[in-house]
Amino acid sequence: MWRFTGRPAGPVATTLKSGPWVAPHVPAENTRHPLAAFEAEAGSRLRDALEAHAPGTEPRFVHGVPPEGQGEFAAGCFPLAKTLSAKPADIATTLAERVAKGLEGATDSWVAGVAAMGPYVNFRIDVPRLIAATLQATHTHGDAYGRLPERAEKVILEHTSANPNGPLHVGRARNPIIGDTLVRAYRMAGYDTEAQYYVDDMGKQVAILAWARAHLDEAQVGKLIGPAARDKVDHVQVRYYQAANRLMEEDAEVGREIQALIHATETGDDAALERVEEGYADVFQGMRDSLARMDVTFDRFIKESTFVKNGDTQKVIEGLQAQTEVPVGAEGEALYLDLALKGVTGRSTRFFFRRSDGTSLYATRDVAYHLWKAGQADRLVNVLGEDHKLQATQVRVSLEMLKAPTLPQVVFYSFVSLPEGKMSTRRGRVVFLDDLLDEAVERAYVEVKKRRGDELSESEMRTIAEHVGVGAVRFTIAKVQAEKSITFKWEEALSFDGFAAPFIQYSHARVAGILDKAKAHGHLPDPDRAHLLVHDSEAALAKAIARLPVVVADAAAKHRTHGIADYAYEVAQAFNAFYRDCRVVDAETPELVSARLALVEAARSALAAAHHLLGIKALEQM
RNA sequence: GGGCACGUAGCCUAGCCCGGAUAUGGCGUGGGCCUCCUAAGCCCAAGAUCGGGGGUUCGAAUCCCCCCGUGCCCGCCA
Repeated sequence: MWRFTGRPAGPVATTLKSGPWVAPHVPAENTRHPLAAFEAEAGSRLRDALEAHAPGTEPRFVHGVPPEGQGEFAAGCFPLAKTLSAKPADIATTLAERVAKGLEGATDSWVAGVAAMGPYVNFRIDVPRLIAATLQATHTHGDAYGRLPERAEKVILEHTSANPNGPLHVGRARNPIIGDTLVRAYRMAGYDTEAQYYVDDMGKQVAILAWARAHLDEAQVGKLIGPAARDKVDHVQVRYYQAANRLMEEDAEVGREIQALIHATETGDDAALERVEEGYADVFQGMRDSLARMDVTFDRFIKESTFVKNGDTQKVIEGLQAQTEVPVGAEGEALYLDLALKGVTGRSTRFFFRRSDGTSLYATRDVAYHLWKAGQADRLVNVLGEDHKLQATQVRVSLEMLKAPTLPQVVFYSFVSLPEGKMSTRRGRVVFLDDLLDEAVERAYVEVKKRRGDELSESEMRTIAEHVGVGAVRFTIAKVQAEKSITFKWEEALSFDGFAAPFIQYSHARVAGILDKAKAHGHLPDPDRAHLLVHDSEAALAKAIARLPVVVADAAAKHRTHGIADYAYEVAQAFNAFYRDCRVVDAETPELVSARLALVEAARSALAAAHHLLGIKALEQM
């Protein structure tokens, strides 16, 4: 099934990604961030040089990372060419000379060297100092390495919020994975973060399920729908929902009963809501079990009905009716906002927020939910499918009109489709998340058995396979930008090679293997011997480790998960190069052993943090 | 019809916000590496009109305009 030979070349012991290293909120003075300190100093020295050369000139440079071997921070002088009427290359030469002069005799500098290369001024970091600082930071903070200083800012991150009427399918699986990864990023970035799941306990979907569970038995459902695909409660009970959908079409009385239940829930009728909850509770538990298997959990489940029962929804209706920014239209007793003035276009620009029977609509209640959230958090983040874009606009505009103190920032993800087209439960064209996880775990089991079958026990292999399989699924989603549409293909989703979770986990297992062996030999890590680490692969690994805080800050600030996946790969790759080049436990001297052990320990910290951010299990062996 | 998003080697993908040094990785393909801390690894090679066309600029994958393709949306559904 898989082949593990003939792989293409990887890059040489890479060091740093292109682009600016330092996100604005990583405090440079924080000793946990040597790269930030270095960049800040380089920038400051460059500005001083410019000021000395041409006083009053606005210091505008293009920042980046130089090619391999030419330093760690680059400043392109193009933007200065016009104002100084000089060639960028000449400016670079002049500035580099001045910076070099300023560095003479400087103590306590992060900058080890500066050189002009064409139109660029390239700065080299003091590598021994970087390594030393990194080993100190990781040795001191251990598993907390990468955690940014706490900030007094509360974040509510809402994600998944799938209707509790059937098993999760992979079309929506991006939501919990992206959402949970962002929750982890926010927490590590120092925010007080609450993960919320908004439970749609009103309306058609859950009413149908509840009616079915109350009126149908297994025999009837089995006859109409057939046997369940698997013995898991959400898969078993979704058939009731499917059966009721069919019955509704044939039997008008069934439709009327369900309609009555829907109406009752939407008026906030307690008895009806209770019946509905009894109907979906088991299915919902099944869905949460699937999420928990991927290590996705929530701090709070907020029921949609809350905001009908407490009157908030009615207040929203009244508030929208009273606002004067856009025209309020009526069709009978039903009310809508014409959002043409707010940039909404298309066949209809109308946003209905009240039905003719006086009840609310989903979006209206969502406005109430968001007002409530805005009252208790400084920042709101939602992860939504791209099909919710219009609704999100309606909610945002409404919140603005109602003077909400905080507006949600929305991360939209595109759909996962199948090669044969859009996923459709109705047409039986779906891949369930449970099936994907099972298949991934099964394939992982085959692999681990093939490699370690005669060394590990059955239960050890099962455990490893579970973590490798589930991790692979999470990683596959997390590594791609949310906006990209995905066509689901089994071969790709289950690829364990290259830029994939097992590569990361394997590196961690190697690290663990070395630490185990060192322990057995009685070696201890010593970060104070950092000066003994002079190999390029050691420096490259330390640089990768040092970048973690930047990655954490960036992921939270930009709401992007793929940067974390890239980073995990980068550290794993750097570690593999180090592993290739440098022996640890049997290094030449005991001092070098302890120095390298400190580096391995540092790598473990960075890899463990990356695993944690991605929600994948850091394995001791595989 | 209108809006939003996406389009980078056979396939997947980074870079796009904030224009600059030979466009990032992976899969697959062709070679090579296990007396040595796990070869789920490492090394080398081939592979790119950055969807197309205009424009701005000293310089465009990146900014602007037009077009093409794909997805999503335009319900008193959620």
